[in-house]
Amino acid sequence: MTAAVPSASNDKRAAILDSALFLLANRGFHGFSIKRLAEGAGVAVGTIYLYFKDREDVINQLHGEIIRHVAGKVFVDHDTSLPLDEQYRRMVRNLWQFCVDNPETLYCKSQFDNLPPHLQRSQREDSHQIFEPLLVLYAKGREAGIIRDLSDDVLSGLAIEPCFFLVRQHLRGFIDITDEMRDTIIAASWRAISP
Amino acid sequence: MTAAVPSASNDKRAAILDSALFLLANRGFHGFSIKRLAEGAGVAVGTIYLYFKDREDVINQLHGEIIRHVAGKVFVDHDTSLPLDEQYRRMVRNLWQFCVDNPETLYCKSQFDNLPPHLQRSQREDSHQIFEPLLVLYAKGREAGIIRDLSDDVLSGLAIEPCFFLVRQHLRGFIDITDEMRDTIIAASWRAISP
Amino acid sequence: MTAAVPSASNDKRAAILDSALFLLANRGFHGFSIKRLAEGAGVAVGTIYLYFKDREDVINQLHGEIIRHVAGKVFVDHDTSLPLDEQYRRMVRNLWQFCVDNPETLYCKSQFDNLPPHLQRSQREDSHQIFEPLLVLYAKGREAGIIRDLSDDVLSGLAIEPCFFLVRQHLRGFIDITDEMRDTIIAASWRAISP
Amino acid sequence: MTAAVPSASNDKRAAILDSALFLLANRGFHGFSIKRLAEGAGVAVGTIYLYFKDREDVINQLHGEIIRHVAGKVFVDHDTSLPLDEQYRRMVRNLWQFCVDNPETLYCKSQFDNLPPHLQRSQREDSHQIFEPLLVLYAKGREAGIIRDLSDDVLSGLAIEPCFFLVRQHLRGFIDITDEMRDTIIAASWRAISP
DNA sequence: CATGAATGAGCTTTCATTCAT
DNA sequence: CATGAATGAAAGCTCATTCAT
Repeated sequence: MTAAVPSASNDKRAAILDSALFLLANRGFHGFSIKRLAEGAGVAVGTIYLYFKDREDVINQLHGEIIRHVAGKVFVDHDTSLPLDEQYRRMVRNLWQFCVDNPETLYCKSQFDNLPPHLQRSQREDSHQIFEPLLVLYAKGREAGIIRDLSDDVLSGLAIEPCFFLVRQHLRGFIDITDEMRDTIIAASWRAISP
Repeated sequence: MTAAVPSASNDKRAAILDSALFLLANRGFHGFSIKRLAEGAGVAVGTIYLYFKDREDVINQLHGEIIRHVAGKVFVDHDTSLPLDEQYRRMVRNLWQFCVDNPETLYCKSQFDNLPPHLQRSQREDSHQIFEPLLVLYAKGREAGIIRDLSDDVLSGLAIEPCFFLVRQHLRGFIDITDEMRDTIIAASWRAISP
Repeated sequence: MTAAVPSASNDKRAAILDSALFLLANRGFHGFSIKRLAEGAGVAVGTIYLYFKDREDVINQLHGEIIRHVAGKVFVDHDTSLPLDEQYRRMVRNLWQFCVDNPETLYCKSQFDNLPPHLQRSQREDSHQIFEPLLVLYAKGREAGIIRDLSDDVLSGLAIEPCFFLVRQHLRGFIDITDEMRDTIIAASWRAISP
Repeated sequence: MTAAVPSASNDKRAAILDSALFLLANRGFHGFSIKRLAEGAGVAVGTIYLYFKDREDVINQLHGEIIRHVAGKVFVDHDTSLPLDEQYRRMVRNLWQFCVDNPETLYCKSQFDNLPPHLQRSQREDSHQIFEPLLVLYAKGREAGIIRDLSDDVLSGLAIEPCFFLVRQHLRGFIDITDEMRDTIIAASWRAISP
């Protein structure tokens, strides 16, 4: 996987972003302090500022990494020759698995998505580019009449968001979801956008 | 002391909670400072501590108020003699309308729901009690075979959460939802939990 | 002298400005830290920010106080009915005495006056207003032909600045100036601007 | 090691001192950071510490260079066979010209001269040695009765300092001084120390 | 010699909480 | 009950200095 040379530089930067992921997931924006960030990364406070402009920059770059990371996993076995519902099933199962494997990333994402309007980041464009295959799927589905004629955002709200929500509840231990239930849920989410 | 009359005391307490709602919705937990809270409520800083133990307590009590407020509106025209799908449609439309009428309450709720695990409040029990009519509906639906055999939480995740999510996106101006689309969405959310 | 009620508020503010004067005079801008400022004033760090917007504001207000303080002393026995050279002698002797009595104020002033161009404050206008009687004296002297026909600034540079410089050297212990020498110096400074 | 040849070593040292001059003149002690110093000199941060013990040492050595530089220019056409007032006129005109040609050096000097007592450098001895011809002139003048019987320091304070001050004001754009005015000012400064 | 990544003490500023009035 | 001046811990960030390369 990690093909590039893991230079010392990248090690520190990566350690800081790892620490940031952990911190944001577990303590939220409020608990995300530079001191804790440095401790978690095993570096001095000043070192943070060699790799990032300021606190804001750490958070922004973390957001970018998260988006790239998740997209890389979700479309790993994407195959446009399959039936649309099967494509959808694969994507969401990958997404689900990714969340289970990387709960901290999931928690971070929901922190970003629920920032108050004031602080909202310009994340939507990034997400759109990254999740393009899903948008293509929506378009084809609408054309073929097997997906309801609703906008991309509404479709995602009906289909993908419930999955995000339920994994989160699952990972938090609020509800228990077996593999079988997971498939039922994914099927249900597909049904929500079927005509 | 006197139970019935809304005393001056209660006025101050209510003013503080109102200010808290506004602040949390618009500035997030980060911008939620006692000084701003006092300013918004038109009281002195010290006064906050006469009605609440500390910052945390204000937030916790705000959460309770929100839950009670929303429940009061959602079940206002609840009628168990109607068909289940019609009962569901009424509830969700009320919920939708409530969110549109009280966007700040909605923003606050999503702030609470997405707190990192560390800070998570014991909100789930409250919610359960408050939304009891919805749970009853689920139970009847499962029994009658017109709602999938999934746990209450999963059903809510598939049906209610998408609605919350989409109103939020709508109110934030990310997507535009007409009244007609709203009904389509509510119908779709029902379909997601239909067998 | 101090007619106004010395309210508690003013006490703190005055204590902070006193501490600022001492600090700036003895440690310079570099040694002027908020922590030391608070220590010197006998207040907590946060208290500074109740009376001043920020570090910059403390320094600006200190500058204003200094200007007002010195002007108040220099023209205390100003009498336009006296001959110009006697008026001049009085002013400069008062100025000299003021510097001897308030060495820290003098040190501060020279810190302000020698800031690098980048940070220069808009102090010249203030000074002009405050030292108006001196400017009037210059004007009359030029008209009467007993002061050289040079601009106000040049006259001050030739006459007043040497006095400032020499008191400073004196107070620093670099040179020793007796009262008699002082009068000789003042006379010499008048001669520098005589035709 | 090798004394005569201006080795590469000396180049670096000179570059650092040049950068220091620029920095101190334009940003003051506050803006004088090692990082900026290195950038300006085109060397790495660590290199500074090969040529200087620490920040303080750079500043001290800069001070020495400045004194030497100015002295070298002031006495370039010094001629003890000329009348004393002509000797004086030459020196001060050279000094004036030097300041006009090297405003940054002038700004630096005034920074040094107005340091708070705490940080004062042992500069006075240096100055004395360097400006020896001026001191000789004072001595001869006092003996001949054409310069007032005041100490060297006082004479400099009355005669030289006003010139420094006025060039500084001129270079800062606060006042405009023509060549003719300059000569008038120099004449006035001589008159201040004439009996 | 020369580098610049790494350090951590120290800076300015904010803010939850207290308490004398 | 109500106030708001006062506090000091903790935040984000800078920078002189060191040292492995």
